[in-house]
Amino acid sequence: MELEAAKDHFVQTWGTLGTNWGISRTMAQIHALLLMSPDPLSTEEVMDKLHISRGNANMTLRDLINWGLVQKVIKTGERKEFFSAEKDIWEVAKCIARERKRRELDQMKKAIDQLAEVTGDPKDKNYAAFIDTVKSIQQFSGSVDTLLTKVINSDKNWFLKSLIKLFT
Amino acid sequence: MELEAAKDHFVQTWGTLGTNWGISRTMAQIHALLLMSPDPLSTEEVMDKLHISRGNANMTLRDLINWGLVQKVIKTGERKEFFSAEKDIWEVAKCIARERKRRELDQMKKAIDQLAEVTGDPKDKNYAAFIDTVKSIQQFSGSVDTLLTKVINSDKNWFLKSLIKLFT
DNA sequence: TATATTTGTCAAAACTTATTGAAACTTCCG
DNA sequence: CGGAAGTTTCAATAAGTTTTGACAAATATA
Repeated sequence: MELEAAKDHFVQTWGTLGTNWGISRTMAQIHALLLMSPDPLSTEEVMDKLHISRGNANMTLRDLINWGLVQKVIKTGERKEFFSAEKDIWEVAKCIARERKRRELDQMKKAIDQLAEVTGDPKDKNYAAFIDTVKSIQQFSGSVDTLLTKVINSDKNWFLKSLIKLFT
Repeated sequence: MELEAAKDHFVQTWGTLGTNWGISRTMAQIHALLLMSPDPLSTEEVMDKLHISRGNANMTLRDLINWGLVQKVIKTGERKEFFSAEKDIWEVAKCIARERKRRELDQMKKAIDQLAEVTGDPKDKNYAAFIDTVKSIQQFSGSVDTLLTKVINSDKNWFLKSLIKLFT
């Protein structure tokens, strides 16, 4: 395959995968495009390359900036804003993990913590079972939270070292 | 809050959270309902409690069985099929992790492996950058794959022990 | 200040995914 | 076999999500 074709393919593929990851197609595509681009791109260039509307490009770029995956770049002499993506995959992964933790785990913990406060007769079998289930979910999500928080705040070397540790 | 109300609340909450987790609302709700129910429930009971159609209940129950989260139970003397959920949260988590790995990571690895095969002039800066990015994604997803595979096939104690190991 | 260029907003349209409901199928039992 | 009880399928529909595009707001230029 030719390089440009391969890049295109990457952008398409990343877009499809994004949907599996709870990330909108456009968001994943723009990210892929910027990831593959040595130089920052303007909103117009993004629109053109992906055939998307200005509104979409604008909103999605903002989202990407909020996630911390993309940065605004000002070129001297140019009035337009340009955008470039974080190129270090480990940093990218951390960003995504952080966002997904927020959406998926933190929300769940909040909900479960509420449920753990339900009071009832401890002799009631039903109640006991309920509390038991809730408590064990709480405990488990606590562990995952601890782990993820650690990963999200660590560097690549720590991760790789830990990986080795776990297999010895 | 009263116990039944709390259970209801749990079912609703789990349903909402499910959508964040790439699991359909109904699927998450049925799972929650069965998780909270001491006895197996029939299709009809599930339909009634969640106000969903027979078709939906049936298909979703099948999905849950395929995921390994729910089991068919035959009661002697009854013709109907009953369903009960895996109650051990660690097993539940492993099931979900397994499915999500398949959807999210395995597909990505397949796509990336293809891209890594693109050939080009190693002196071309663009090409070098492309390969570099692809290779690092490949390496990273390989590590995550190894880790997840290990977790999915381990028991709870291993997980907790490892957790402690990582913080010492 | 007027004009040109770029960026941001939002209601409506397009698209995607989930759910329904009725019909088809299967199984069990007299 | 005939039909009652239960299960599965799937085209139609509803619900939810993403994307568009025209316009408003902001910012620079003359």
